[in-house]
Amino acid sequence: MIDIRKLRENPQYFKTGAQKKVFDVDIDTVLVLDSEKRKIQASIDSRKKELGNKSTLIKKKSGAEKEELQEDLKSFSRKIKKDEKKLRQHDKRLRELLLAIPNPPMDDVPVGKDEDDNVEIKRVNDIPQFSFKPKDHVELGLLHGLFDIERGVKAAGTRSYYLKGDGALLENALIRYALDVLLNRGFTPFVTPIIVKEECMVGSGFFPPGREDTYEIEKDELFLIGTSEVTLVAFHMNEILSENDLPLRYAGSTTCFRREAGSYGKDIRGLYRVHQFQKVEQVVICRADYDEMKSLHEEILSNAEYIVQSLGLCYRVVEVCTGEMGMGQVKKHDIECYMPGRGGFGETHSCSSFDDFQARRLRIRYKSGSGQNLFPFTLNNTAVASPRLLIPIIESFQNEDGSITIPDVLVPYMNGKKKIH
RNA sequence: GGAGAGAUGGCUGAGUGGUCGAAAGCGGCGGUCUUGAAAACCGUUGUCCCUUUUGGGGACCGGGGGUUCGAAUCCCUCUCUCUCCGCCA
Repeated sequence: MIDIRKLRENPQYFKTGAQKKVFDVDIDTVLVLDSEKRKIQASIDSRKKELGNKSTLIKKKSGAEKEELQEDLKSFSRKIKKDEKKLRQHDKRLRELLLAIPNPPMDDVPVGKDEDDNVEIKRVNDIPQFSFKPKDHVELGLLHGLFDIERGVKAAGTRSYYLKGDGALLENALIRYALDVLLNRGFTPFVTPIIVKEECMVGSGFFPPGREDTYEIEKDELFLIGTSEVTLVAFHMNEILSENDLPLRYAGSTTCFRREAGSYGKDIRGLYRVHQFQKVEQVVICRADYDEMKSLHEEILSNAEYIVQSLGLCYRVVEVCTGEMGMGQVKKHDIECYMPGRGGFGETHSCSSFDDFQARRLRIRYKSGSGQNLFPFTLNNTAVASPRLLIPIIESFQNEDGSITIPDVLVPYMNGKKKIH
């Protein structure tokens, strides 16, 4: 949620921000509703004071005088009640509109409309070269029985799969490895709910725009999370934290669900785009300070880079342009790993800063040194997402005989196994 | 799924129509004492909104609706939590 006071002061800033992010919102209507609301509020406030004062007088009066006053106050009170109802409706509508206004991106974010406008800022390790014709992960998976897509589709429909054998082990190895890396870097590990109330989805900024891409359990009015970012941020919903506890570094390990509603026919081959996957996510809650946010953004980005680098993968970091950012993000970098089967880079990690957008929606605050309650800033980044990260690993480390070399850092998590034959 | 109890400030918990934004205790913060700390004692301590801001006003006792001049307190309704029973990894 954006700060309505900032919107009043500088509506143009928010209009430009929405344009840059390619969001269609009616900010002028919000401004009109807001000023009307304050007018109604002021009028109610002063009348309530009057009503309160006169009401206490009644006790002291008696007889005809008392009855007359009561009669007067009756209609006076009715009118206030009526206006209060009006105010509530007004407020509800204002809030709905406000929830749909995107957080303007930071000034230095490249302006663009789609991923072609993202800016590559870094490339690490060479693109793997093969002296033979490399297979893609689907062929390799079939060869070694790492997963079964056909039967996944039989059981659960399109974009579904089973991992099995070394494939299932490899996913677990990756998860455990990522968790250990984050543990060493001061993160608290979490396994969170994956079924949540609407509040959490709205609060973390996925709703309203992401409704279509979310599985809903209609009977219970609950939703399946697409990332543990939702539950880790909502962990402190409606709380007032202590400044001394910040920054909070959380690592969530959960299954994630995405309907992929807007991507029919896109990335249909293999395990790149699936409805259900396993992810270790980093979430940070820090003081309301842009310098601190910036350095933590770099920190969680470098945590993810460390993981892909230590796996020996070729990757690049791109700065995501305004048109590709979500509603709440002010800054975003993606890590894309090279996937030989696609002959190109594919997104495996997404690192975002929100300033106070999520905290406002979730009413998370912290008591600052000066005794003021402030909205903290939030950030998040992937640590590993499987099976997507399995793709570059399987494809990059294949050998001519079809075997797959397991990255050194994962060997201990594979019970010492070094190669998949 | 069946039966019952409850929802009050950071926490525990009192409060059944006006003097209640709300007792008390705990916790937090400040101070006295101490080499330091603890204990003890003293003081202080909710959130949010509006505003012509050294100030003024209003809202909030789970949500919504109602009764009343006046509601934390009475009525209706919804949600949630707890206890017991049933089912169950």
